Amino acid sequence: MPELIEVELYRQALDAAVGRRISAVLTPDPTYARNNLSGDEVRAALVGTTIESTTRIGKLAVAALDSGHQLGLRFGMTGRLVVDDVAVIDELEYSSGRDDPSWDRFVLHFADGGVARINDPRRFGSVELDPDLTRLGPDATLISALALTAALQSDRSVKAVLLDQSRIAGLGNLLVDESLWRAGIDPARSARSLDDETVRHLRRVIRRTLTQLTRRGGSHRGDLQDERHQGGICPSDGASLTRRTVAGRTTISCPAHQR
DNA sequence: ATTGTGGCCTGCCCGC
DNA sequence: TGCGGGCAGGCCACAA
Repeated sequence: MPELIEVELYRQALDAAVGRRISAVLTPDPTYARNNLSGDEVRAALVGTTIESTTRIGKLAVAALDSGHQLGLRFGMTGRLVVDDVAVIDELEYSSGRDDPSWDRFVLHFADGGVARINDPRRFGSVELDPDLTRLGPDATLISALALTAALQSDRSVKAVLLDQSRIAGLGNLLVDESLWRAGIDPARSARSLDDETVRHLRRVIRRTLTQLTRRGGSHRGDLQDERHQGGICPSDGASLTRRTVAGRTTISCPAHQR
């Protein structure tokens, strides 16, 4: 997916749908709705309602409907949101730049003739009615030092904790690797072992990284990105980067300056 | 309870 | 040029 940065762009795109009435819902992929909701049930809940506002928590985009219900949108690893045929993001890393209609998994038609759709080749995204927001930790853009310290009280690796959406919402594999690389922290290090000063530093780095990569245009625009391959070199000190699996994910880090 | 692992899906890229 | 293997920005169910 899209990580927090891309989902925020999707949310902004969805803002174009605010005030517009949903006239039809297409669910070409019957498994795309969570909780075993059928296409008929999704349609019944959405058709005739109007989107009143949008929010985002972590990687979840939420549309509030005038019915009082909420529609949650998740984009998995390859999902894109296209509103009125405007794709805010043309290409996702590790996904195709194509916009094949057969990859449309969920389509909202508006009474004014516009369309909002999720195009997702790999089908890891989903839509959900009234998602349980309490299962998400604080959004990474807003997290306080206190909350980050609390989140890191774990014997797991710092990377596993940062990826855990119930502790901190919004960071994915690329953003976590980039942030830990910038902060000089070994991803495999125990989360609990970070002292207060390191946690404060990490928080600043995460927020700065999010701001900066947003300006650059996406989670894949990190300084580490071009070296995420076999034989990659640390852009900071020239050391050979380490490639391994941490927290079940491919992890790139610098053995020289990440401790 | 907490934590790690496998699996879900499909497209793309690299090397033979 | 064609083909197969490996890989992928996420998240859930499941087992220990």
